[in-house]
Amino acid sequence: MNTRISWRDIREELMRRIAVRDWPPGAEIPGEESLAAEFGASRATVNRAMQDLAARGLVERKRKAGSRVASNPVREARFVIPLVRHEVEKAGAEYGYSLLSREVVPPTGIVRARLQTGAAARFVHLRCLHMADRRPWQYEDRWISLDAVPAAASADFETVGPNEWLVANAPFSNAEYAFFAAAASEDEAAALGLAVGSPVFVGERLTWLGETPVTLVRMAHPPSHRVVTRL
Amino acid sequence: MNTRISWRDIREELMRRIAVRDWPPGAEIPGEESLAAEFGASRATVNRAMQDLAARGLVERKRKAGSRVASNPVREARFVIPLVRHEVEKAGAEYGYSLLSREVVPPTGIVRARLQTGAAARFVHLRCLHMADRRPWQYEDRWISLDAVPAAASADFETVGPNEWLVANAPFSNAEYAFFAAAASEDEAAALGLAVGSPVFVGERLTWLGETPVTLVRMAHPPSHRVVTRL
DNA sequence: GACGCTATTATGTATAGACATAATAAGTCA
DNA sequence: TGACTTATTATGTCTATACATAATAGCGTC
Repeated sequence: MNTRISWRDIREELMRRIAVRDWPPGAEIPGEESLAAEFGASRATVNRAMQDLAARGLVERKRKAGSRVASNPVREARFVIPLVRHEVEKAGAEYGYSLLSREVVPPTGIVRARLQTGAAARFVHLRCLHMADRRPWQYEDRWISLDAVPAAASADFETVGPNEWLVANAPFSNAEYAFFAAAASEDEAAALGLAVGSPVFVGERLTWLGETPVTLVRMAHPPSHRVVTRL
Repeated sequence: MNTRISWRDIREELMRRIAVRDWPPGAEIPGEESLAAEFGASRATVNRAMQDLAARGLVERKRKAGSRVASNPVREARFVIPLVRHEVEKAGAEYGYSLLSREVVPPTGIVRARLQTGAAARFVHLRCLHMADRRPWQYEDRWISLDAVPAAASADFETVGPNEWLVANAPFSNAEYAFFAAAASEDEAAALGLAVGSPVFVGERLTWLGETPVTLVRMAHPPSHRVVTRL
């Protein structure tokens, strides 16, 4: 009823002022106390809004010194990294999956280097193709450590992709994600129906459980693929 | 002194339990009240931690129903989008900048389509090269609307890149950022010292002030460029 | 059993008060 | 002057309380 002002409302208003340069980059922002008075809210509420802005990198806060608009505002973008299947379905297409190969082997030199592991480790190496409306969407080249995920030895990955299988079966504590452009390798080109050397968009993900490497995956998309976000 | 438990501590512990599958995907998480009792904190503190996890997409919360670990960890990654100059300097290289061309023209068809603007509008069209240790780092193709940013007509962009100039001079209210791979155009190939058609990593950014388009930029990097984040 | 109302419950959020902490300013002494 | 100490101040954070809201469960009626 007497709908009190929410910290989200305050955040929106503060963001607006920053966006339209009421408070230009580097400018000092009034203290929480005075903002609280202005908005008719408590300091805690203003604080919640300011913390959110700080987390987004829009403002910089220092005790005693006060808050100011980040000199280089919006330096953080957030991208969602969905499961391939969801991504395809969200695009309104029919999802298709097929396993191209599966073998248990020691890691190659590149894999050892990326995951900081020895040659003695054993990995499941998978090559898969994800499709949208029967057209190639993503070529997945994945390595799963049997030390970290013994159950992967008995999974066949014929119907469920390694991504989804791992989500449900393999814990991890930290991960690294990278995007880059590359020239399609022979495998990638063949799977995606492109010419060798043509541009592909690659997402590479590494995960660990503590110090133990869990999985390394290289996901190649045809160049039409875009990763988009709104700020 | 009597250092009380912080919501960040609680968040870390909850994240750990999720990561190691104490609470596997889809599992129900104890209510705030009981977590508060377990951690010896107030419900507000637990709530702050849970809200953070929800914002990260790690847990799903519903009133009455309670909280559960997200079944599809739609983990969102946060990437920093720094100024080119800072990016280069952070890589330990010497930053270099040069303006390749500058002209005031009506927008091309592609620009009009992307920015939803008419052919009558006037834009500053800039082509720039950013270098790291004298080697090409990024080729920037930028359009700035003179309707939104009249001051751009009198800026020469000879010494300061449009990116930095705009940050200090042009307000905007919303923006769209996209990453994708593309084949190098003739201009891009020439500027970056690559063969035409070789893969480039492209960042495209569009910004508006309200409904008014402000700027459109296409930033092409050589394929060695990686955008990395840790989750 | 189908429907609709009500009670219950977990989360969502605001508030006031308290104390902690970091950074700065002001003051003090050699 | 320079080094040290103290006061001040803005943010950081927790607590306890209150009420709002959404979703569910349970109940009663026909």
